[in-house]
Amino acid sequence: MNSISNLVDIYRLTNRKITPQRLAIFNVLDSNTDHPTAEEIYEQVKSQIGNVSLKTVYQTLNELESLNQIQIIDVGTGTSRYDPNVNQLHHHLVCQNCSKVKDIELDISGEMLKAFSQNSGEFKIDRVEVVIRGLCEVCLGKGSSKQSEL
Amino acid sequence: MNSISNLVDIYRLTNRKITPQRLAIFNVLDSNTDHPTAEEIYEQVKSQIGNVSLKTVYQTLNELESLNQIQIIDVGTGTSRYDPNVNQLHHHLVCQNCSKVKDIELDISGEMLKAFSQNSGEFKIDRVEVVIRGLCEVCLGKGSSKQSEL
DNA sequence: AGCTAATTAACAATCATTGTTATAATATAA
DNA sequence: TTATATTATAACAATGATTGTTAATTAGCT
Repeated sequence: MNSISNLVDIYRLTNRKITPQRLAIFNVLDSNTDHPTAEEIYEQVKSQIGNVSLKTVYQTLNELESLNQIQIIDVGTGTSRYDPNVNQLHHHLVCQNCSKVKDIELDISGEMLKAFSQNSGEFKIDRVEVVIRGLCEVCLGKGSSKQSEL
Repeated sequence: MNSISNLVDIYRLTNRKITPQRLAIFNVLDSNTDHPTAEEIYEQVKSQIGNVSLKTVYQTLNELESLNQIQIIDVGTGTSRYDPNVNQLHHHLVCQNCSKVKDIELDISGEMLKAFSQNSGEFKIDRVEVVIRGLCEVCLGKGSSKQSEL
């Protein structure tokens, strides 16, 4: 995602208005590595500016995605997560216990893409996404009991 | 997934009853490589035995998953898909145009898992899932216009 | 300051999936 | 082969995430 002031420029240039809601959402996403859900972003925005509607959050997030400023990721936890890291190619580690998502940089070109194209038949590859499931550091330390705090 | 007669045995052994609905669902899944949705399975079962409820289909599919007979996959198309291929390690090709899913066998042990564990920090890896997005053979032939027939 | 288009909030609506419960059907034993 | 216990089914309603609708508000320009 671009810097907030760049986002403001982009919004102005595309005839969009800079509202307190949008600024607060930009702020929550800025340098965020937590892969928050819309609900989580909503809560943080609310604590910043008092009132927003969840609809506005969804709208702005979809907007940011279509402007290629964030990535909407669905790792099968039932809720979309929003990732401002779009400049750097990366993949995701998903904790099977707490559902937290972390970025992981993997070079999947060379060797691996060769293997892919050998087996992909007539399929034209656009993008390769790797999801690694397991237990994160925190949950490893705590045994295997269900817990879900951030 | 085991053969239908094996499934029947497993069901009997676990105090489950063999109903026409369940048999029809087994039948639809048997050797199925289409990664159908619950809705699609429901339609096929209905054409076989006349009446089922969608709830029954979901129930049986969840049951089959907990018996390790099928795999529930979520490739971010908004709906779960059901894959009877569980014996053979594989990954998925997802068409960005028609959402069809195909299996692809990839050996991601050796080289690749080494790279993974180098970068995964304290994360304990359980499973690696690769989703390859792009255009399938059919959609490649038809240009890029939206279409969704099977 | 005033105008206009864009934005927001407060709903209702949707889609996939699961919960509830009364009825029906299977398996088993007499 | 029929009675009985138990499981399964169907027909709902309910849920959770996300999107549609619309009237009221606000940002940005003049």
